[in-house]
Formats: sequence, structure tokens, C-alpha cells
Amino acid sequence: MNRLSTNGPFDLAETLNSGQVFHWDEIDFEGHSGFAGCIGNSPPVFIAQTGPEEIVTTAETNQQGLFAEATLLVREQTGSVRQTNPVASYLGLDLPVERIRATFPENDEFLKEAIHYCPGLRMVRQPVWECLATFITSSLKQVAHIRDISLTLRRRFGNRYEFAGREFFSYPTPEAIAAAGEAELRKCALGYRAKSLFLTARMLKDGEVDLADLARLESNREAHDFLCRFHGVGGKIANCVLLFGCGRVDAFPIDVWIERVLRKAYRKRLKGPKLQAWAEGYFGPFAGYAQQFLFHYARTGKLD
DNA sequence: AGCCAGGAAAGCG
DNA sequence: CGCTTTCATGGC
Repeated sequence: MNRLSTNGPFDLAETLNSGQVFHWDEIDFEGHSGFAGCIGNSPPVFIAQTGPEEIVTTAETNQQGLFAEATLLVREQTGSVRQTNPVASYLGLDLPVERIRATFPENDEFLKEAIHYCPGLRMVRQPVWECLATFITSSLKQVAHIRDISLTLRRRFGNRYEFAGREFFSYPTPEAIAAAGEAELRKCALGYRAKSLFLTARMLKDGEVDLADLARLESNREAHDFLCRFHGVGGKIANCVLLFGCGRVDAFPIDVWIERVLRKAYRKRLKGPKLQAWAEGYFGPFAGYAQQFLFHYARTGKLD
């Protein structure tokens, strides 16, 4: 088992259960209580928290052929592959937590409260495709149901693995989703989202669009517009993908919870693009990180 | 039973 | 353009 420092306060369980990812299973493994799941198409890994700033994982650092997706992601974002553990990259352990918090607006007592509620919350960095696909299936759904949909799609169209006496499934590739067809996807309780997921998968399978191009786009605006070309992707989901999949921590998704927070705690009556613009300006270069504290606090803590 | 859920596309005026 | 309706499904 590989021992990793988390580089600041970290809470594994809250991070994996804060609505950024929807497929990690709590299991016991080699005397540790932790989480197991797939990252991209690689075999499942196990992660457990062993201290306030320490985790252990079965994932090995920078091993050739392991976690091609995670390695590619790091290369795209940093221009080089550092000696990094794919799990550390996935969990955003390289983000400078203290420096990020220093950029948040001063005298914002509500945000301070939200951070104090769960200081170990991090932004994950998922493989872009599974992030995009999962959030396409998330529209107008509750977190628990998004989880169900993810599992159903994985079971039916993903790769099956065995680990610790259980079975795990990778997220199906665009090819697998496209091959399944819209009708089969509908049987996974997707409803009207089946069409969007199918069309998006087909565009990628046909090479009409390449998600690897996303990392090369300089501005958030360009990347945002790039994602909005997919059926079923509007402003909110595009921002989720930028934030949870592309490591663009300035992206600020506004969902019903965040809108509620901005209305109640910040007394903002603005709507749509105006509210979006205000939030991005107010919370600053790491607005997305602030958003995650607010979202988690509002959803699991006490709002109003 | 009725309402709401991490919205977006299509259809209006 | 900006506003309204429609789209499936499950949980409470």
C-alpha cells in the first residue's frame, strides 16, 4: 500500500460524497476502512484515510501503463508528467489549499462558516469523458439517483473487474454508449437524458469532436463554449465539467442549491448570466472551490 | 397525490 | 432575444 501526504487538511469521505463523483464504494481492505472504485478504464483502486493529512492507496506512483487517463490529464494541465500518484492527482492533493483560501473575499462570514464546516473538502480531477457523461445524466436529478444511473450504466456497458471479493465496473467508453443505442440507454432510467448521452457519445466515437482539445483552450469561455456544443450540455453542466474534470477551479456552476445560497445568504436577486457574472467576480480566481464549500454546506449542513 | 430534484432544448411572443 | 413549456423518473 502506498502512503501519501495530502498536503493540507483533507477529508476523503466528504470529498468523495460531496456531489463531485458518484461511484465510490465504502469497503474494508487490508485492515483499512476506505473507498474503492475505478478511475477511467483502469482496474479499481482502494483509498483509505489514515490521518488528518495522510492517505494510503493501492495505486502506484507514475507506473507505466497504469491510469493512462490520469497521467494524460496531468500532462495536459501541467505540460509535463511529474512524479505523481494518479490518486493524488484525482483527489486534487496538489492544490495549494492555503493560498486558495487567501484569495477568497474577506469578511465573508458565511463562506468562512462553510469552510469551517468541512475544511478537508477538495476539488477532484476526474477523467473528462466520465465527468461529462455523468453530468449529462444528472440534469434535474437528485444525487442519490445520479449514483444509481452511474452504477446501472457501468454494470451494463462498462468493463467488469474483481477486487477484494467484490465486482467493480469502469465507466463505459463513448464507443460502448454509442453502440448501446438510445433505446437501451432509456432502459437505464435515463428518460430524456438518454438522447443527449447517446448523441454526445456518438460525436466522440465518430471523431467529430476530440475531448483532448479541451485542455489546449486558453480561456474558460472557449472551453465553456466547446462543451456546450454537446447535446444536453448547457452552462451549468459545462461548468461542472470544467471544475470537476478539467481542474479549472475558477468555473462556478450554479444549480438550485447554489442559487438558494446566493439568494438567502448573499441576498442576491439576480438571475441567469447576471448572477453568474456576479459570483465569478465576487469569489475570484478560485470561485469553483468556494462554490464546492457552499454547495456541501447547504446540502448537508444547515442553510437558513 | 403532489412536488421537487445539481437543467437544457424547443417553442413562443 | 428573454420567457415559458416540455421532457422522464424516483423519492419523499
